Amino acid sequence: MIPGVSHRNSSGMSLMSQVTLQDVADRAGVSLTTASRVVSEGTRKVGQQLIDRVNLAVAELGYTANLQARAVATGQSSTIGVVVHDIADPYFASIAAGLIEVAYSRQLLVCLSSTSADEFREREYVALMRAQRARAVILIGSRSADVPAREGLRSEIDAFRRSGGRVVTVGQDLLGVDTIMPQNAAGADALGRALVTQGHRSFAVLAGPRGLLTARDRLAGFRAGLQSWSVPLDPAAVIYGEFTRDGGYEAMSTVLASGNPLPDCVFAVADVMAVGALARLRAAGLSVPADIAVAGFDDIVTL
Amino acid sequence: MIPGVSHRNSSGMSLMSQVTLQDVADRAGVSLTTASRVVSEGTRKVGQQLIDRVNLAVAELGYTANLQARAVATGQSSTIGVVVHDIADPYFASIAAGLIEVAYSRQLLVCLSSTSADEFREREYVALMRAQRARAVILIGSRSADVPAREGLRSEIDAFRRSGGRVVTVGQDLLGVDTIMPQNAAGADALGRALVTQGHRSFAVLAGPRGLLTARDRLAGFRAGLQSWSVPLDPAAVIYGEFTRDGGYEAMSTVLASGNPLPDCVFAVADVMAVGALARLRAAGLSVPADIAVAGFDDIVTL
DNA sequence: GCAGTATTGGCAAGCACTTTCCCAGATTAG
DNA sequence: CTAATCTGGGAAAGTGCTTGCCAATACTGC
Repeated sequence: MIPGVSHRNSSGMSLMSQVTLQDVADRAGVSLTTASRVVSEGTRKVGQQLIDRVNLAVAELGYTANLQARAVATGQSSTIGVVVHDIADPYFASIAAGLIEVAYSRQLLVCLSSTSADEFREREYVALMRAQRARAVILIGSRSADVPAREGLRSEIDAFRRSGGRVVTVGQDLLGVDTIMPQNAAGADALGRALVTQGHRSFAVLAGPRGLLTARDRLAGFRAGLQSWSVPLDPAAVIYGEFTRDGGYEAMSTVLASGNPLPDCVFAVADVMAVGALARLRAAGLSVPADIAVAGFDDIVTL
Repeated sequence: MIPGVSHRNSSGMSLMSQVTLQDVADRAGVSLTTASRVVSEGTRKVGQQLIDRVNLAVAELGYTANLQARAVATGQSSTIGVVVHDIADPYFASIAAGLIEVAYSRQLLVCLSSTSADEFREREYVALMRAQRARAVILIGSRSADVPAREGLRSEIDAFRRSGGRVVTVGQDLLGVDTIMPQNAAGADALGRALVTQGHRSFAVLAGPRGLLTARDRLAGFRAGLQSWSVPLDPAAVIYGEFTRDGGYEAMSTVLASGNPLPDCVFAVADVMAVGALARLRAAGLSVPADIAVAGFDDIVTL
């Protein structure tokens, strides 16, 4: 594309070399200062003639500012860290998509991590973001009931904030930061009531991991919802499992294998689990909703 | 957590301040050089006593190395850029999940972009990665038939490589870089044959966007597959649309609204489109596969 | 006891930028 | 016609880190 990438090495074509602002300044015959003022578009004015000269040199040399160096000099980076439990889960993927879109419109760089809900790994990532001097970190996903692990994360978050970063979480407000809290209990309660209203009387719940607070809240809310219509929920009909499609598949298998009569309706505490359950039912030759109803929680777009 | 975050400002608790390596060195009573050697774990040896002193200071001060500064000093960053068409699409999301996992195991930082298959935006992002001095960029997703737009991207990629970055693409080999090429034509061909073998004779194809090469290849392959069994594919039964769930939904609507007799089988050139088609069929009260068969392409896990 | 060789600490010069401060010249006001 | 005010350019001092080089000390073998 652009000729004359560098005047430093003339040997061969593929020797890498970064064009620096000094190169641009030299070529334009201006000082480094002036070149910097032109490319970084600050408040300081530069004569039109020099502006043109610098821009020409930039184009000729194919110069691109080194953002890292700029970040060091200014003490301001423009990356934000996003950590989700599992980016392959459509729930997280769609949140990430939204974040990336917003970040794009604000000229921010998104660094993504997928941690399998491992609080230790989340902690590591926050530390990494601190090392990167990221502007902000967004932690998405339920906290677990594991208090010690959480404390490690929390102290890292504190350190991050103390060094000037902002932190937001989506899930539970357990880390002392601004938090978006989905209405897990209330939503599941409403869903429980609605299902009873629709005529369902016997239920199974695919409940997710025991320690996951989001799953726990949804289960509790659902139970309360049934309670309000005096519909019982047999503890044996609550199957714990992973908060994933495969977890839903497994849990549904357990329900089918239990030998108990099939419930009217299965409530999966996450849509991805519901998807797994649907797959399992289809494999068992059962039809939904004719033979059995399935309800999920979240709002992923699939069927 | 750690006491004494900074000794520079003593006013208030929340005034941000970065602890620098110099602070650590001062506190440990060693030179900046020695402190650097301890924290950056290079080859140079440092006496055990000083190592301990430095590590203590690091802990006391809550120091974390500034990766940006390190990157400037060494000329080596550890970020890699990943650009996908749509992170909310399970196909891309699962690839991204794999990449993130690998990156984690190699201590690399993944910066993700979701570009809606906009080649201009892809170009912008590659430029951004060049500015970040990223180690590598991975472009995932089909190229389009829009040659001019591609040239812009290509020249940016060239610039990126010339400055020492590596580039890999998944899709078509049109940018002159290492490329992972899915067997679109061959796979669709095989699928077409198999569907005929299963007894299907009349088909509709939800073909994706006209300009998208992946979609185009799959359509061509599918057509060839049918051809090999001398089964015709009515051009009117090829419906173009977006390469998304909604695009599949729309295209399926078009098929249903055409007034023509329903085909035995619908082939969607992407699984996400097949999912949309399934939703549309369900909305129409048709049952799959009893009333009509649906085939997709990719390998996303859903039903 | 001594030349010869590791070892280990630190100075200072980078890395690619930004930004403060100063100064020369041009413009304006009085 | 002089003083006050802009204006635009550049030297130099940061920003936080790494590293080449040198000197001082500690070991080895003879």
